[in-house]
Amino acid sequence: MKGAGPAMNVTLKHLQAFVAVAREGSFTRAARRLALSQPALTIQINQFEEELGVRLFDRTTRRVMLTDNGTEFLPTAERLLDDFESAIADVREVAQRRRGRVSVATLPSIALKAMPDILAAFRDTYPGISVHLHDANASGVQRRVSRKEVDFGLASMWEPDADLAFEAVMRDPFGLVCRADHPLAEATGPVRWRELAGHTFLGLGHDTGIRPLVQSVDGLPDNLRQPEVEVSNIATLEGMLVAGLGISVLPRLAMPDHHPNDLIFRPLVEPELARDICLITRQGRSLSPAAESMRDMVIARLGGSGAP
DNA sequence: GTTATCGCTGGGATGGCAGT
DNA sequence: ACTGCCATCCCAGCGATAAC
Repeated sequence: MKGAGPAMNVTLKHLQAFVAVAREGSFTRAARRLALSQPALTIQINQFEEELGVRLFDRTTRRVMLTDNGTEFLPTAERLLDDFESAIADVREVAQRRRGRVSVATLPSIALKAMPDILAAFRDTYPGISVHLHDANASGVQRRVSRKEVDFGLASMWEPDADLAFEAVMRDPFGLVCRADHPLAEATGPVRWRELAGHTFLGLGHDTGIRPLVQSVDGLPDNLRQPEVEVSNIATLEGMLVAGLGISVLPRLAMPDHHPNDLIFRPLVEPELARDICLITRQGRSLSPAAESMRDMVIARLGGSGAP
């Protein structure tokens, strides 16, 4: 590729050489500044001039002066170098977690119960990284991860997906939830599924991740298998529970806790049931440094707290 | 990329010269 | 004898080139 025509490309070194000579007004001083021998610098400038087809410096043995073309080009060359250097600095800052952005989709229950502490700790450690939190139900979380709307999700598995990786980070046990004056609230501690038979059951709809798990329990009483009342979101369910319309079954994290005196939670046994809260990422795709930091913090804070 | 070396030149040092 | 001017000499330091 040598010879006539575009034989050699302009490189960053050519730009650096040009700007250094222009600033120093001397090949020798510029070469010292670039940690280069003077002849090497002369060659860089010659190559550059040849490549551009323009003489950049008028040099005598005593003086180096920018030509009109060189004077005109200098500000552009300086800006190019500045842009290059600041782009490199930006990448380094992101890599060092001093700047960045991470977005996470979680179940509302996790957003409410676990994320405030995690976010506070994260902001302390990585003040330059902004965090965007989206809450959605289990299928919504999975969809947001698939569509790359978020870096990762935090939810129970809605349905298997080969394009997604699920990493269980905590277990969230199911329990009975009812008003404190309900007969089932007289005892404390674990309660058996079959003890729920015959009570008015308020169930969650099929679009939640909770419903199919409950349906999977062996020997589920009929009133739980076919609920008399079915609602689609937890806020509605909570209102009905507080009103004393019936009982329900929820994971502990989904248990409303701003009515501490109105509602009680008793863990369910025979069998025990829990949902795995998973960290959901796109299969085979690496996380950004910011997202990786958040992932590590989520695992550190959640991992172990709910595990058996 | 380097080192060794080239030829060139600005400017200090020097000295010749004319005017006073 | 002194002063001001200018031509010449010399060399440090310059960028370019050759050789590796």
